Order: sequence, then C-alpha cells, then structure tokens
Amino acid sequence: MRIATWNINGVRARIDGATAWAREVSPDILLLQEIKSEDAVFPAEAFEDLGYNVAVHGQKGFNGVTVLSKLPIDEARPGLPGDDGDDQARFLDITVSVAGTALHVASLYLPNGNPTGSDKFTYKLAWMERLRAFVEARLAAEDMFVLGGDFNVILEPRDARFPERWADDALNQPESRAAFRRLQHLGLTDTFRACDDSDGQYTFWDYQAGAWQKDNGIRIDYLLASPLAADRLTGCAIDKRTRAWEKPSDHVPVMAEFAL
DNA sequence: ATGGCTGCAGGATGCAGA
Repeated sequence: MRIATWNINGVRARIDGATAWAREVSPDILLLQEIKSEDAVFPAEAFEDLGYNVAVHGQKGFNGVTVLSKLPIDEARPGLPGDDGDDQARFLDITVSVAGTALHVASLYLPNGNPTGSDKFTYKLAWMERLRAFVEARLAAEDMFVLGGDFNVILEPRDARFPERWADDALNQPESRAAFRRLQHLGLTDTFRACDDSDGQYTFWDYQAGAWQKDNGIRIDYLLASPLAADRLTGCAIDKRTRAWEKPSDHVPVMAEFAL
C-alpha cells in the first residue's frame, strides 16, 4: 500500500502534472492540499479515469483538500472537529477497508500562521491543539491511521537549508514546534524520518529568488503513522523531480510504503 | 529580504501563501 501526499497549489492549474505523476507513481491513496477549488469545479473525472475514488472538501479560491483512493471509500468526514465556527476547508478524514481492517487516512492543510503573533498565528496553534485532541481520541480507540499533508512546521534546524532565515516565521516558532512534538509524542511516527535520517531533505522551495536553484528548501510536508500503521512501514521517499517540471507546485510529493 | 513568484476571483488589482 503506497500512500502519498502533495500540496498541489491549485489543482486546476496543475491537472496535467498531477495526473501524469499519479499515473507514473500510482499511489493507492493520494492526498492533495491547496486545491483552491470548491467541490463543484474539482476535476474529479481526471482522477476517476486513473481508477481513483474521490473525496473532496473544497473551498472557493483558497485551501481545499482531497483524498483519492483506489480502494473504495467507505466513509468521508470533512472538517477537523473542535470548532463549529471554523469554515476553512483544511481537513478531510476517510476510511477504507484493507484485508478486513479499517484504515483511516486524513488529508490536512495546517494553517500557515504568519505573521507570528497575529490572529492567524493564534488560529494555527488552536488548530494544532484540535488536531492533538483528534489524534488522542484516535489512538485511544487503537485505530490504524495515517495523517498526511502540509503541516507548515519546520521541526528541526536540519529541516531547512538556511534555518536562521526562518527565525521569525510562524513555521519555525517554538510554539509551533512544541505543538507538533505534542502530537508526535502521543505515539505517531514521522514516516520519512523513520527510514531516512539524512540532512538536506526538503519538500518545499519558494517560487521567489531562485530558491529551487539554490536548494533553499524546507521540510514541512509529512506522513504520520499510528502504531498499527507504523508497524507495517517498509519505505519512504520525497519525489523532488516534480519541482523541476514546467509550472510546478512549490511543494513536492511525499510517499510512504506499507505492507498492507 | 524591504518576500524579488504564483493562483485565484473577477474582469483591475488585491489577497494569501511560506
């Protein structure tokens, strides 16, 4: 079972690259973020033609997440619990059945939070606390699950080419990292780090100032596995080839392989 | 970096991103 996540930065502007990549790599489950589309204009047919079942939690202009699955989607639950007043489309949780066992997979787009100290930063931290509560409940139920997406947190200095340049950024604040650690310490595995401990591994390069050419990147996209899923982890990869494509997303796909 | 691109909404430029 191959699960991939990719912040596509506008799925309609990148539908050709997205489908070409999905056709070549053929993940069983593909999570997309920042589709920047409401449900009605999401190009579902392009993915259905590749054999995917489609669950969408869209929003006009901004945000928006999807789960594309070659396995039938038994249930789809849009929205992160914990705040009925939150109307930003940043979370979609689905259930599939693998060899008679339920596997839950969530696609998430964690708030950026800039500028630090603003109400957006407060929203980011509150969103992370809601995510922690969600994961805590999931673990208490001893469910097998994977959380994938753009977490918008730089965990360690080695996750940035120039960490000092991110000193004032919401992605790199002690509060942001602490909230991510609280999540991890409940018992989630950073699947990439579980099988690749090397430095210089990034998932995002800014469009500006030749960041890609200078390898000025950061690692902010993750696939986190619950214990039952982590026990089956067999591999991981960041596919940075896509960043060199024509009209690329500023993020690249992250993958994890499970013996499921 | 004083954010130097990019997508989207809407029909010009402003906003959001990281």
